[in-house]
Amino acid sequence: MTTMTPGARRILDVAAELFYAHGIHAVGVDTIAAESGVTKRTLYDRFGSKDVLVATYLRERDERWRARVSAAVAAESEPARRVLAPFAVLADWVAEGTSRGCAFVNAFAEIDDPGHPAFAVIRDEKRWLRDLFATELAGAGVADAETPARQLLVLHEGALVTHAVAAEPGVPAATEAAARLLVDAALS
Amino acid sequence: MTTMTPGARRILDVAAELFYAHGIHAVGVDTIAAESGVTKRTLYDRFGSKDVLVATYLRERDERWRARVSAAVAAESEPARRVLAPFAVLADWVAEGTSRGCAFVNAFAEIDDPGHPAFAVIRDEKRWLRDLFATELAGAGVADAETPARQLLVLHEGALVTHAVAAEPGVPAATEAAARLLVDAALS
DNA sequence: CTCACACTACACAGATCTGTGAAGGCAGCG
DNA sequence: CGCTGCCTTCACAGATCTGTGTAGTGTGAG
Repeated sequence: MTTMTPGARRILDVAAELFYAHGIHAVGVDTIAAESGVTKRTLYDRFGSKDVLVATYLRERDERWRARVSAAVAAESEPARRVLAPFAVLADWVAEGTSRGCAFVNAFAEIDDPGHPAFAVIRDEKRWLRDLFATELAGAGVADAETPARQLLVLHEGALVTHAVAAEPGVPAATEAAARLLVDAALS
Repeated sequence: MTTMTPGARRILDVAAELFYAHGIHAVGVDTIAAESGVTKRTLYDRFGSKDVLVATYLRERDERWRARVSAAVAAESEPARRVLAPFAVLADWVAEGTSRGCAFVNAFAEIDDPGHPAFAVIRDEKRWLRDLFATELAGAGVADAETPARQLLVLHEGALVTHAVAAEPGVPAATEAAARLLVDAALS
């Protein structure tokens, strides 16, 4: 998947946009193919099935998100700021504009089969972030980082969902403040 | 909608279960009708369209949830415990078993049209909880309850999502602890 | 007895869904 | 030149989707 044919690249970009905007079941392969300027045959030659296309869409999104968060964490040196870096990324991201919530949560809502190729991708995305919180909390000197790491994950997921669903302004700011509070409490 | 024919009642019960378990788009009206022991004609005679059925499903779920939370709040007298009551309900609910996350968030993931009859139901469900937090915080003596109310809403939504998607144990407990912390901070 | 109502039976419309089969064009590369 | 890889065209299969039209059965209330 490192190299991708031009057609496959366009298909994946279009699929990513449509899946996120309208949901997975609501977008058919015919639409994706047409919008990509590609025949349906090409889509199936490249990806094999819609399920695989969905999984690939989520995997790529996951990779980009991890890269962005990792970079933000690495850019900070003070331990407490490193822990909170994902919340800064989140705030920047929702400020960029059209947020329809978390793509992984949304996909989870539409996938009931644990055997679906996207299922593990979704679960692992969350666990990665929880582990990142745990690592950074430990690095900041927190002895038992498990509970605070979970709390930060909960806060992070909640912020994305609430911002989108409740169309509530000020969620990112309130969330960052809450995260700071939880980190301070864990440090003392 | 207060009174409902026996057929309609069965249809709505079946639809609620299937929509929550498999997603809205994944469940067809034929399946719902068959599973309810009812013809498709009856379904359309009672509800008019699938969209209305979906909205009705969410509205009823909303009503039941509000009743349950309201009762839990009313059962507490100490202000701080009243604020935290929704988190106790949430913990009880996920302990009951099969949680596939928040039905409203899941529905939101599948509905892109703001004109959909279920759209307002979803948004209002979240705002109701935020307002409940704000009211109870004010009752506990918090001057500016807006930000802490948002924080508690974020925490609440995050707990539901994280428990289901990350299949993370201990989320309800960690969330309750976090909520207590945020309330204490708001009170001081 | 009559009328409204809940519901059944069943066919059908028209669209859309995922996925496949067969044949061929075209470019780059050995 | 011949091969491989990317892609097109087009037809088609078979299922499933939401929604409707028509006709008729059974029941309880006035």
